[in-house]
Amino acid sequence: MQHWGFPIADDIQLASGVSACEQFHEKILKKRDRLPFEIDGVVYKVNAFALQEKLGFVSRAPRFALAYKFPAEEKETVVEHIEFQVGRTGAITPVARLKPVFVSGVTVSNATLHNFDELFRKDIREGDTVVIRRAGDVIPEVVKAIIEKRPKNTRKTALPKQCPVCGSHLVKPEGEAVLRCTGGLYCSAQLRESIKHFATRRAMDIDGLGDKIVDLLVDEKLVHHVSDLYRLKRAQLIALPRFAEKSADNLLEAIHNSKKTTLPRFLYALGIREVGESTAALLANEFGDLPLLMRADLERLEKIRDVGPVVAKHL
DNA sequence: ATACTAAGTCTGGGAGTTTG
DNA sequence: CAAACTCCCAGACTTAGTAT
Repeated sequence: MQHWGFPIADDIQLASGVSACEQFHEKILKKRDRLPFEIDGVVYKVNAFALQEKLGFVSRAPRFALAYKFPAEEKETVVEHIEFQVGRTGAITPVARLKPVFVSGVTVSNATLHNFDELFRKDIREGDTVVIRRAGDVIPEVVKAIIEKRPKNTRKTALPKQCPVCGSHLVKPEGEAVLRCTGGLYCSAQLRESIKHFATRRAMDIDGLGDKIVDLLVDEKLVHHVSDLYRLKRAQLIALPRFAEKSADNLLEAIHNSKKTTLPRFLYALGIREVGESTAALLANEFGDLPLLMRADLERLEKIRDVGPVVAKHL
């Protein structure tokens, strides 16, 4: 790239061994404030292209490069509220609503607590003063509660007894960490989230079908299942708030266009538990078309590499 | 039993499009 | 023309499932 005249970073160095890498990391950290641009760490890469190729990629990342970040800026704030969100698979996720604080360039007012094991481990309570940071300089994270600053009469956060959205009972299977709503598509949160997942770019790619539109379609009872998307009428859409001819036509066209998709994307879009992009691709590869896949029995599915008994059963 | 990978969930800011 | 909305980007963390 350099020979071709591209500007490249000055601070690159060939290093051998762990300690040389660590020294480089330290060197750049010292220099950080004097750089004419912002950085959040350094990247170690395997130098030889042949080895890079050999190592290749896994779904989300190259196996020949590793980011080594600088410590994140930490701030204190107050947990005003702990809410429970319901995901598309019914997973109940506790989320801290925070008194907004400015950290690493943005105002943070929400942070996930992941699950109840996590929450109990850290013992985060409403009213607590907490330390937060942006993990990887991106995702807000509650590091810990500051016990000395805990007001009197706070209460340990309690496990919800029923789904906060649909009231169905919740289950937490032995050995699993995630608490789940059993409502299925009866639960409007699960319905909404499954439709949003169906529409995303890497699934059916329905352009313009975002958060708010899905909420609207579900609230107006126009959609009870993803298949209902394909029965929407122009007049129904135009009757909705913030919908005019242009937006109605755009949405209908996007829905229509989504029919022209590929098998792996369709499988992924269905949102079957444990069937993400990789597994969907693998299945499409194995079966070639949908009718063949649908005729497969448990035994056949389990024989496929990387498909175990659990995934087979979900399928 | 351990290693590895995939899945699933989460957040804020800015650009671009459409409505009212 | 402001407000509302989508889309895209940045990526962490934890759990769960399969292979070895």
